[in-house]
Amino acid sequence: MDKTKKFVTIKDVAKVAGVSVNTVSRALGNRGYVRKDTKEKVLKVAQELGYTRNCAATALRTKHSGIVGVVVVDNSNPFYAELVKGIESEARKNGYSIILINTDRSYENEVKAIQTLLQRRVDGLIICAVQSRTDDIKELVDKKIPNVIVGSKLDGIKTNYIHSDDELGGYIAAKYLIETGHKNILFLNAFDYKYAARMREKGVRKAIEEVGKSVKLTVISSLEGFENAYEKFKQLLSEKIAFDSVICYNDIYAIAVVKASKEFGLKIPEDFSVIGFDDIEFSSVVSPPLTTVRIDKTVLGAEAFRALIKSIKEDITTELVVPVELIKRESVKVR
Amino acid sequence: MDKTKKFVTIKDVAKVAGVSVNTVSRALGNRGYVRKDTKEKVLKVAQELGYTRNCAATALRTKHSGIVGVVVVDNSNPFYAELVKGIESEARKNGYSIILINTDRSYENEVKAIQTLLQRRVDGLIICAVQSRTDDIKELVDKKIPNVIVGSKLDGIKTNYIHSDDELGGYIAAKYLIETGHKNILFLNAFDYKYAARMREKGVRKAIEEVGKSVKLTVISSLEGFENAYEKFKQLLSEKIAFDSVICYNDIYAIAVVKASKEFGLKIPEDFSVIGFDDIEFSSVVSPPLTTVRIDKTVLGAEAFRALIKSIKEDITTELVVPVELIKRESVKVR
DNA sequence: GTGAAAGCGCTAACAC
DNA sequence: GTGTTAGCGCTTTCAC
Repeated sequence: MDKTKKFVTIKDVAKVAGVSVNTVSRALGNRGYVRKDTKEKVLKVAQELGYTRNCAATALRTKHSGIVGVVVVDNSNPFYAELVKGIESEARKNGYSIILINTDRSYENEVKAIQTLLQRRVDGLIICAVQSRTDDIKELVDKKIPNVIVGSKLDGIKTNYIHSDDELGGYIAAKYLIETGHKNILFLNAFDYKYAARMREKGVRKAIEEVGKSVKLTVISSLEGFENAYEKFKQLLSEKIAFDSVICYNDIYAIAVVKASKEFGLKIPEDFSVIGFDDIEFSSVVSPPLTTVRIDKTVLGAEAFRALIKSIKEDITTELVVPVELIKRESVKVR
Repeated sequence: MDKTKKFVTIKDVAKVAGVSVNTVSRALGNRGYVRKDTKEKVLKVAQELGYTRNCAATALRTKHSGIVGVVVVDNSNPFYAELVKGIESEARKNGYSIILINTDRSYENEVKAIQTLLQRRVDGLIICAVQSRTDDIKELVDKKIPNVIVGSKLDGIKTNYIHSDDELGGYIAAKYLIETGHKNILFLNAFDYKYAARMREKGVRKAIEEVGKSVKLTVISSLEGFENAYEKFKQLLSEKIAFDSVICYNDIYAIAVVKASKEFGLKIPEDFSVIGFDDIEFSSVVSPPLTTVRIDKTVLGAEAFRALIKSIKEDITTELVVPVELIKRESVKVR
């Protein structure tokens, strides 16, 4: 560890360029009045000396870090991976950086993540809330820290929300199954403390209610993750529960269903149909390719960032519902 | 935007606690001499006032930001997604945060990413280099900024490297095919400016040379991404090139091969065998489940972080080769 | 053990 | 148009 001075400062630049630090600051920041040739000289000297701005100092002075905090459950989950990609890309375009923190589905970790991000004085936060508890988000909102919640709406908390049209998604999925002659739908849902789980179920029920008692619905709730969905579905199969189609809370569950079915010698869509949710990249590549309710996760991310910036710069509150789309592939039997 | 003072400072805490800022600083930082009851009082007041440390100020003063920069090609690619997860998790355990930047395979973006990270005065960088050019990394190393390169070794640049045992991986893949009676291997490789591509090919060739002229190898180089691999492999199929097995640079290509084969009515492993590389999560779930050379990406990430910390704190240079393992599933025909 | 004072690198008033 | 000065919030000598 050499303790030699590592970075050139504006003071160094000022000395060499023969001007004051202030002038350097304005020249470098394209701000205030600087004569054209003075500016050019400063820029040239800065370049030659290898000047690299110190954002920590700027942040301290301006109370503006140019960093946004991104809190997700698990960045390796394809849904969040693409979401983060959308956020990062939009942030970068706007001169911001992102600090990424995973919560691993733990509320305690979410609390810590927010705390960390506040200490780092991020300009705002984009959060995919774990939703098992929401006090931390409430507190954040009360503190008036700019934030946007992605993928859910939280009861009694007024803030920026970006999420997909989950109710419509559930509705079009169920409706499609009904239209293609399915009579006995199994809905594999997540924990119902999740907003999306409640809304998707609501949409599914709506579609079924529209056709009266002719279609039966069974809801299995509280699934979480691939392994859990896989095990639970295998159990359902071994219990010989009757259904001719299954709607899954997300594509991960749908892939678990496909895998379990293969092991039971069941064929999709011959033996039953499957619809997923999200349209993660691999949905088109599994066999059979999954019919699914597509969410544009990159757009979701980009919109989340834009909403955050609006909240930071103009104090505008956004609630945006991103449209969904049914992608018809081969996991649904069309009669 | 209210311009009211948002955060409590140590000065505020000092005033209320009736001590000097210095004492507060030491009490909060568990550093220097503070009497036990003074410390308790300070902590209590800080708590009551809702004090949140300002890392920007600390960073400015101590030249230590507690942030590491992570530069990857694309965080939504499953390989990088898991790698980032490993880095983030280990960083968090050690009180660090990560700033994540994607390069989208562009050298210019890599240059910009590094520049941004330096401005933010990260304590170090973890980089998955695009490798098409390496001057930027060279410069970084010359500047003595702590860094670790993941997934490759760069010619003539002495720094910290963490990568998988690519040559061995190529070797065991080819050897397994040979042992199972394959005589005509097709190797779908990436651009050979990539270290891993060169090493994997070297390993493959080594295994084949060991058995003399009895096994034929065809190498198709310069593939990049799913779509490209998919198109190129379809073209190979339509050209009716002869082979009884294919080794893919990564699982993404292997999945592309599986998809293209299905469209040509070809069955894996009956018509030919396929081996992938990486063992991304979906490899076990595609049909047929992929035989692949497993890399523990989370470990790769965690080790990268540890190497970075060693470099920062003790100025120790690490070069770690993470072992690989052949995962035998069903995409290889065992005679 | 605790406090006073200086200063990290930068920007924002305010002179001139 | 440019320079001087103060200070963002914190840590670090150095007295006492």
